[in-house]
Amino acid sequence: MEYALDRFVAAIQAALSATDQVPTALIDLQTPKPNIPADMAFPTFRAAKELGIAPPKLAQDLAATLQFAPDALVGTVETAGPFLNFTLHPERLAAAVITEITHLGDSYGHDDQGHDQRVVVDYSSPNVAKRMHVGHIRSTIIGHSLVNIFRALGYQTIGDNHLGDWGKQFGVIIAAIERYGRPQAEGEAELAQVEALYARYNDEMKDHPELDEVARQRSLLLEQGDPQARQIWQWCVEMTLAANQRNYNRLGVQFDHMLGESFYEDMLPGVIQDALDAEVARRDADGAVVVDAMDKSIPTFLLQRADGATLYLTRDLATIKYRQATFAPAKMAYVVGQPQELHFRQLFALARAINYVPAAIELVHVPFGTVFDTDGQTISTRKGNMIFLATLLDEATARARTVVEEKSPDLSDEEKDTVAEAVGIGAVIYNDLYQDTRRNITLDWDRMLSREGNSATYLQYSHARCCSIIRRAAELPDAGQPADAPVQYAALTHPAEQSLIKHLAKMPWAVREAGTRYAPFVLADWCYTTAREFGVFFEQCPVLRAETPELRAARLALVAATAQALRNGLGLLGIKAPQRM
RNA sequence: GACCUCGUAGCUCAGUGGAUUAGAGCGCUUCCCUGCGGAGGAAGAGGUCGCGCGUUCGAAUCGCGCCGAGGUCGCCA
Repeated sequence: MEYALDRFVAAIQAALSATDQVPTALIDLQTPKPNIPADMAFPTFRAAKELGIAPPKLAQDLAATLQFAPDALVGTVETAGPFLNFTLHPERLAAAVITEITHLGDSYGHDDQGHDQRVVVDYSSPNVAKRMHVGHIRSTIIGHSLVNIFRALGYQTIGDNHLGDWGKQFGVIIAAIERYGRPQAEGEAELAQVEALYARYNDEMKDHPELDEVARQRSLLLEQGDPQARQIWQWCVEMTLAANQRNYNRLGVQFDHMLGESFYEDMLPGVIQDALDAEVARRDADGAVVVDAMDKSIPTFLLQRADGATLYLTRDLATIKYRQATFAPAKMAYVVGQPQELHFRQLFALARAINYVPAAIELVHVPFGTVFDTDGQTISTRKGNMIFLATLLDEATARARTVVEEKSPDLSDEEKDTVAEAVGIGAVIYNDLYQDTRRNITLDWDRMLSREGNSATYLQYSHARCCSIIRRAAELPDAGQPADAPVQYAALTHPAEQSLIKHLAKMPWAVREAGTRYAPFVLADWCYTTAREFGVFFEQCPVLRAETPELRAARLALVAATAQALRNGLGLLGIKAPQRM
C-alpha cells in the first residue's frame, strides 16, 4: 500500500535523486521533532561529509535545484543550516488523506506488506483445570492485538492457544476427582471447584503418603491411554475451554488453533533424537540429554531428564518443528512473560542449530512484564491477592456501568449494558496495551479504570463525540450544500484542522511500526494523540455552525474520517468504539 | 558470579545518535459552560534524562565501567 505520506516521502527522495548532487544511498530522510516547522527533513551531515562539501552549502545547493511535480504533496522546501526541510502541501494533503480514509473505510491503515506470508502468534496459553488470572490476561490481550495488527498488515495470521493440558498435575486431578467426585457447577465456578479439589488432595497427601502413589499411578495411566483416566482428563479440558470461552468472547478473542502440550507428546522422542543426531545435544552419564552452552548468554540446559521424562523445552521444540512443517510461516511470535526470556533464547538457538527453521524466519519472544499489586507484591493464590480474569472483567464492567448510569441516563438499559461492557473491557485491555509491554505493571483499579487523559474511555469518548456530530448533521436541514457536491478540502486551513489531518495521515505508519516492533503501544499512542488532536479541533472549529456550508461539509468529512480512523485503531487494539456512551 | 530487562518531572510513561524551550497523562495552581457531548479544552509550576569516562562536528539516545530495581541460570512449567 502506498499512502499519502508514502507518496510524500517518495516524491522527496525522487526529487533529491534527480538533482544528481547526492547519491541515493546517502538520502536519509527523517521526521523532525515537533518544534521544527517541517514535516520531513534531510539532515545533510553524512552526505556532505562523503561529498566533501559543507553541510549548509549542500542543503542550499539542493534547495536551489529541487523540482517537484505540480500536484506533488510537497508544499515548501527550505534550508535551516545543514537541514533541508520539507512541508506537506496543506490542501492537497487534506484531500488525499480524507479521501483515502473515506474510500478505504474499515481497512484504512491496513497494508499488503505481509502478502503471501504467514505469521504464527502463540498467546494466552492458560492451564487446563485452572482459572485464568492476571498473567494470562496480559498474554491474551497483547497477543490478540498483535494478531489483529499482523492481519491488518496483510499477513495470514495464525493464532494458536498453546494450552497447558499435560503434565504430572493431571495425576493428582484425576485421583482427586475419583476420590471426591466431579464438581457440580458451571463455568468459572466449576473450574474453581476443581482447583479446590486439587488443593484438597495435595493437603491430604501430606498425611497419607499412599495418595501420592495413587496420583503417580493415574499420571502413568493417562500417559498410557487408559480409558478412564483419559476420560476424566478430556472432561477437564472441555470444561476449562468452555469456561475460558466466556472470557474470550467478552474480549473478542478467537483462536485458529488450540493445540495444547498434549498434542505434541508423540513427537518428543523424535525431536530428542534430532538434537542428538545433529550433535548439538549429548547424553550424559546419568542418561539425561544435555545441550551444552552455545554462548555466554545461552547456558547449558536439558532436553530430557535422567529418568527419561521430557521437559517444557522439549515440548516447545516439538511445537516449533510442527509449526514450521505445517504453516511454513515467515514469523513465529510467542507472547509469554519476561521471566521466560532465557528459555526462549535457548529454545530458538536450539531450533536453529537443528535446522528446524531457516535463518530467514523470525523467531520472536514478545516478553511482557510482571503484574504487581499496590504493595509491590507479585500476584499469587498463596498471598491471597489473586485476581481472576472473569472477576476482573466483571468488576471493570460494573464500575463502568455506574458511570454510564450517571453520565448517560437517557440511554436504554440495554444500551447502558452494551456501553458499560465496551468501556469496562476497553479499560482492562488498554491497561495492558498503552505502554511498552516489557514494563512491569501495578494492578491499580483506579488507574486502570481512569476515564481521563490517556485512557481507553477518553478514546472511546472522543469517537462518540465524532459520531454525535455526524448524527446531528444528518438531522439538521440541508444548509444549502447539495449532498453530492464535491467537498472543498481546501477550506481546511485552520491549524487545528491541519494538525489533525497530518496526524490521521500517520496511522498507516503507526500500524507498520507496531508490527515491526511487536509493540501495540505504538498504535495505542497514535490513538491517544488522535483523540487529543480531535479535542483541540473540537474546541476551536465549530462544525455544524461553521461559517459557510462548504466549510461545514469539509469539517464534517474530517470528523467522519477521524471517527473512522480512530475506530480502526481501537479495533486493532481489540477495543470497541460505541457510537454513543 | 554470569546473563536478560529496566533506570527520563512528585507518580505512571513516550522519546533511543541530530537542529535556541527533552514530550504526554495523573496529581498540584489558575482559567473556559447563553456554543457540535465538561467522560472536554486552555495556561502555569515541576526535569543536572541514575553516576562517571569515552566515541562524534553533535549523546537522554552509541561504547565501556560503576550504582540501583526486577528477573533468570541442566533434571518445574
